[in-house]
Amino acid sequence: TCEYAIRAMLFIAQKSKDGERVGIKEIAKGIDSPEHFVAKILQDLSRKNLVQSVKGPNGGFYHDKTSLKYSMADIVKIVDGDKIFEGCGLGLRQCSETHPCPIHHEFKKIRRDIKRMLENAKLGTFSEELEKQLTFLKR
Amino acid sequence: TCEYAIRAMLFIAQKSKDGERVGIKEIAKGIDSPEHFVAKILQDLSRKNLVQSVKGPNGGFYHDKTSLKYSMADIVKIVDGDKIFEGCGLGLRQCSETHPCPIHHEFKKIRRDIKRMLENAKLGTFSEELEKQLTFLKR
DNA sequence: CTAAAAAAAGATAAAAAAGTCTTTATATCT
DNA sequence: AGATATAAAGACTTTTTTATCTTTTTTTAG
Repeated sequence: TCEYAIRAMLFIAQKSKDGERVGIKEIAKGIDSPEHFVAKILQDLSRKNLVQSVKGPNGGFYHDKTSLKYSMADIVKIVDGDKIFEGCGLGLRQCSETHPCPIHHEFKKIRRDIKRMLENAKLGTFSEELEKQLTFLKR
Repeated sequence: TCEYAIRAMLFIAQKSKDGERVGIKEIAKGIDSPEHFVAKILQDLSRKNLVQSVKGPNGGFYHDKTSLKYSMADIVKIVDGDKIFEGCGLGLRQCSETHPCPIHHEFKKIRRDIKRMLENAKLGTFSEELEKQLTFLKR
């Protein structure tokens, strides 16, 4: 789900230069994923204002300048919550600094790196390489 | 599932010093997890020789010296396959060095770190701190 | 040799996640 | 104002994952 979310958002970011709107069908095709399912995910993100949407003819999804500054971390948080950023590597609820699981300290570093990576991955910065087909979004 | 697997294996490693056997009930209690479910996971690992088992009275699970050298990475591979070590960050099948997804290169580093971490986490090295209650396995 | 203890295996059930279909609300254009 | 295009919402279905229950097989102890 989260992967769909990120891919859809990147697709919108790329296609909705200068306020243009992208329909859900185009998005679904563009990232080769189930239309209604992706629609739901985007509705979620739209409620939380990570993406904008307009109904009716010529409607669709787009990013305003603010939402282009959102990162993959923001998307992940909304879709999956922050268990990835917070949770214990062995799934233990009581795991903490003072009451750690065996891999607590090692896992902490990895979580931190993942977090950093996703926080630095702003939506706005991927359009160019997608445009030039240096990267892609279809499965 | 994978978390149960690792926790069960750590528990066995700790309890089965000098060839002693640990029953599935004790394991399930020890890691506070569903007995039959954990049993199945261990049967899997047992078939692949990551843990030893003996049926009948006084039977149970234990680790021989070889299996204490296995790492969490080995467990993960058997339980979840190697998608974690190989898979694309956005779930794209066609993603590769030459045909990368937008986060391919960043994600590669993280995957490598996770792999290293899990490979270095040998089952045999956690017993002492568990014994001293410096770390724990219950949820 | 028998009884009991334990893992192994198989069948079933419950819960969660993923996906689809249908209807509704809203905006746009003529 | 009416028709149409589109996202939004809700109901439903399917698949996958997780968990439980039952039966079987193996081993040991007496």
